[in-house]
Amino acid sequence: MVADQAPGPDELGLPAGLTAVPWAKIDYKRDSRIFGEGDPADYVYHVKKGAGYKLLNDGRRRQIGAFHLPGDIFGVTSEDRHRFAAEAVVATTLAVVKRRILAEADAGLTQTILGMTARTLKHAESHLLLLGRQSALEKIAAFLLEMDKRMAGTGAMTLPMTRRDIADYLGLSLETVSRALAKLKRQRAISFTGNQHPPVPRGHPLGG
Amino acid sequence: MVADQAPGPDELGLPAGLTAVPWAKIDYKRDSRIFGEGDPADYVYHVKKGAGYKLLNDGRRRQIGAFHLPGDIFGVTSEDRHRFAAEAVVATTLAVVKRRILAEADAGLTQTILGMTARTLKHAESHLLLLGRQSALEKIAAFLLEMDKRMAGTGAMTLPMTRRDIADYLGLSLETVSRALAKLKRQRAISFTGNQHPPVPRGHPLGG
DNA sequence: CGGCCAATTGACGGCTCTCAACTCTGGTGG
DNA sequence: CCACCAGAGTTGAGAGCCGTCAATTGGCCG
Repeated sequence: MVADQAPGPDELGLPAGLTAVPWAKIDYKRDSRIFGEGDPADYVYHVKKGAGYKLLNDGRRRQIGAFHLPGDIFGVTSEDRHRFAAEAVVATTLAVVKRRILAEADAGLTQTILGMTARTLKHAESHLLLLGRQSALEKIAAFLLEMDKRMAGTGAMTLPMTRRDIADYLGLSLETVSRALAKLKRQRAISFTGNQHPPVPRGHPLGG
Repeated sequence: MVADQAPGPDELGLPAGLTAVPWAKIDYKRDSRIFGEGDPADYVYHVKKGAGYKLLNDGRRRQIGAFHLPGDIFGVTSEDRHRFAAEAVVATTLAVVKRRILAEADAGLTQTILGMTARTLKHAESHLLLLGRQSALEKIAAFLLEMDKRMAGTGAMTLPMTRRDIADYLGLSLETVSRALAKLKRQRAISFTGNQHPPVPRGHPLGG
């Protein structure tokens, strides 16, 4: 990984108190580990480019808890070690800062952490609903809508993650993900463009 | 519901700062609502007897996010309204206090709220893993172990909730819950006693 | 070109849901 | 007191969704 001093992230709505500190830019290759389960939670991360995911691990099966997209902050916790691992979905650039530095710069850090934890909890709770009570097709549809909303909201987007990642996020097999996407495509709810490797869903997912 | 001044809950590990305030005891009948989705989050609740659950609702299907057992505190949020409803599983006694009173008594309230939110998040994340990647039998086994651990840890317990509640917590149908329990019983991993209405699993669930 | 990986697609089986019948307990009212 | 009903639970039959196994395609890279 390539470290590099930078003035700090500019745009992308950082909470107050997080903008006044010097962030370092770090590049991660696809599939590389950002931090592991049990690692000291000394840093806070801000996605500038690419995407990462949070891996809930029970040792046997992969379960992705969340995707981190450009603009997202992750790695924030009230404990001193990470409970879960984070990895880069694709080549990713993160802005990184020491948590201790933040603590010095942000008098209301506890408040800031609480806000982020609450937001994470909110996402986890809506994901519970998805995992527990939705069919494969509904999961895929909800996933596309979530990504569309978070990435641009324009109705066209490039999904950085593989089918396997999507499957592990939604609690499905990768084949089922593929079939569900094919079905939506047949129904003209979505369409793909491009001959790149990770196919690119485009058009308004589900017409809504 | 019957309200009644009380000196405040004693035992059951309340976080510091929550013990010095006057709690009111309130009784709830089975199936009654404690608070609804969107209600002002003016109170914090502490389970003294009985059990409640948190209902994640997408309008179509029931998904229970958590069970609140004696000793648990719930209703804590960093927002000003509840995102989800809470109901009484059985006849339940709660200790209740105004959040505003707490704020006056607990200088480090934000820290306290953060701790509880973090704990809730932890539970939600492990539940994600359960919902996404486990078979019906594994879900039931995990559920019994969780309840055993939280209720007494003695290997014998009385489950206050119905099969339907368990099903809605685990993302299963109530018939599947019933069948999975029957299977564990046949395998002598658990046994039932009692002729009460809600049958009572007893013995070490899954042998450990 | 050949190997590799992501993705797609088909075949098949099984787990779980749905529908349904039945039991048991408790409560209510004649 | 007992008949009746309602609700919780159990169990069976059948269907369907989804997971697993497998073969194939296509792009990328050494």
